[in-house]
Amino acid sequence: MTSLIGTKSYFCTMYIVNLIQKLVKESLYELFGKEFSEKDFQINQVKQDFKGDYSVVLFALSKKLGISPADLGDKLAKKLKEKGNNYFEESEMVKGFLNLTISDNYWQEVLKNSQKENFGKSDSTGKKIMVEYSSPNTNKPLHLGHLRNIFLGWSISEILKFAGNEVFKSSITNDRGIHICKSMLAWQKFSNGETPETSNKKGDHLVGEYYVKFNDEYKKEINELMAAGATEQEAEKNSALMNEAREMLLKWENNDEEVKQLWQKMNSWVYEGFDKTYNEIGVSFDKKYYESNTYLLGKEIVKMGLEKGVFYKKDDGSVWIDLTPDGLDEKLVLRKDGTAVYITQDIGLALQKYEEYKIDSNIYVIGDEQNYHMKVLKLICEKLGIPNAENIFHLSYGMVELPSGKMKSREGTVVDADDIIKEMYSTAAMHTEQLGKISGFEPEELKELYQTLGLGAMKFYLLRVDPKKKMIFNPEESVDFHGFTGPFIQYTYARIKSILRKNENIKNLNLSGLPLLKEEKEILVLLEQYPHIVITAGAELNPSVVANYVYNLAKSFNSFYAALSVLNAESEGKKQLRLHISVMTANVIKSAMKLLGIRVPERM
RNA sequence: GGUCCGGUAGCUCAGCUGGAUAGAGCAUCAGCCUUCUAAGCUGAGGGUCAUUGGUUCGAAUCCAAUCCGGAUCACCA
Repeated sequence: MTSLIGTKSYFCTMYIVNLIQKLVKESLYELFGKEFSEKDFQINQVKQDFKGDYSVVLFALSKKLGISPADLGDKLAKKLKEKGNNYFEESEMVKGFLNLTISDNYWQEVLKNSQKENFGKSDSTGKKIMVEYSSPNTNKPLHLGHLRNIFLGWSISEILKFAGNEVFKSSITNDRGIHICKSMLAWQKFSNGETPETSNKKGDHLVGEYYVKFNDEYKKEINELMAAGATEQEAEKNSALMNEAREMLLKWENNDEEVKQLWQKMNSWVYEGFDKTYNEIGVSFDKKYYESNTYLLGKEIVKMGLEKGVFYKKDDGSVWIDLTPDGLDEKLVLRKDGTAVYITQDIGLALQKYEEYKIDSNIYVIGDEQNYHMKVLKLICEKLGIPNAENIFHLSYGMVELPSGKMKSREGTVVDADDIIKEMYSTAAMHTEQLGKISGFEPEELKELYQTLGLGAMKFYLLRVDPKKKMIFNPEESVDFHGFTGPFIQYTYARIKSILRKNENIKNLNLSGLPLLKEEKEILVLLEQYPHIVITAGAELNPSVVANYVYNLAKSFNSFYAALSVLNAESEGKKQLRLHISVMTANVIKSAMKLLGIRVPERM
């Protein structure tokens, strides 16, 4: 598992599991005079149908101590009760499990202590972390795959912030290279000077069209050449179009004025388009890096690495690193003509990030097809002695596929980001209108609601799955607003707010001593886990931990809501208790959803 | 071929630092709106946790082998 600097400790104050661990260790020492660590025994949540909240699993301990589980459980239970500050109300041995019932008193204290703002936020770790995500090319618009990347990057940044770190969000834009020249060339040849203004098209889409156009024309030319008798290889080599693109790249590298101007113009269209999309989905960056600035970086470092003996030079002048002792291959870091390759600039940028921000940790949100590359990058940075290189982490995520298979631009099956966003909005509008809940909404409010719901549905859909797994994007399923979805959780929040609007005089909680009902306690148990959940999600670089958690919380609240009345509770004490549970649930839902980059509506 | 990742209900996914009877959602079926928003709740059916061995008091979880799917092993980025 990733152990991330600054979040390596799973210990939370006010977390009953930590408390149980501590008390069990102390008890064991007092009973048997032996030191144990929390790894020697497990604390589990008690399963449904059993009595109790958390259990101590005794098998391993009983073996080590040479005592029967029953005997051990008996002694431990007594000791825990004695030390437990009245937190342990009851305990029961079932097979090898010591099931502890935590007193209602504790759960009500949780409620009291968690009323403060920012419940779940960790104290500052003093660590600085950079998260790099969304690394688009400037030759086509963003698609569904980018969205998974962007949402993951945004969410993990927010999670790490909440876990007490200072976080810098960054992106690297691939704004140079042959693929960029392709769209430039096609525009030059076929556009008649079309611009986003004259065509009324979004800049990134316009440029993307010319990238496609290039490939179409290129294919046509290849086919013609082959029809005239050329082999495929010859055709590719002799393609006038491709040669022109290569020429353009050379001109670009030689700072040809005209090419640079065209490049700047078209890239600015693309950035305008990207910014619109970023803005729409509510993400931003603290720092944007551009490959046109970084692609020459790293050469100096290669020199240094040569002197240090980290790299070696082959006869032809190319520079390599031998990673076979680490189980990898030999890897080129500088071409024989002295130009940088992909990894050269990445090394350079890694150092630059450190120098600019003095980061303790450097996280890259990149698809899993680059697992090998990232492994190599980290190793090289470590060998070069770039500070904190051991804290380079790759948040690797699987590809987004469609039920019909992979998205292929050639077959036109790529799901465009802007399209899918729009579709989500109209789905949200459709559902809302069908349910007839729009009375009393101003048009502006409605628009905002549809955006909140549509984006909520999409973000949740993409974030609820473990990042490292590839995922299937099922268009039908993604517009479903029932069950394990963003809108389900948003709806739960809106329901709570509706109750709270009807009752604004919430009194200070009086620890009433009234016995907690099953539905009440279930929520409190979940709420108590929130700080720990955030830390776990951060340490594992996995926002789906938060998504699953907040879904379970919402589900529990809905059961509670159906079974018990808040405003017409059986007593004033119960009413106040439930109001407090409701407030806190709403707070945690809002907070957790924010960590996922999702807003919650007051009404829906 | 080497390395890495995945395979859990019809579908999409949790659970994987070993623990009790493997959980959700969707879909199917049966109930629940004169009481705080039914985008909700309650219940039913649905499983060879890819296969086979091993470790263990105990394996979906750890190990090994095999099968299936994917990624990667560029003087591309």
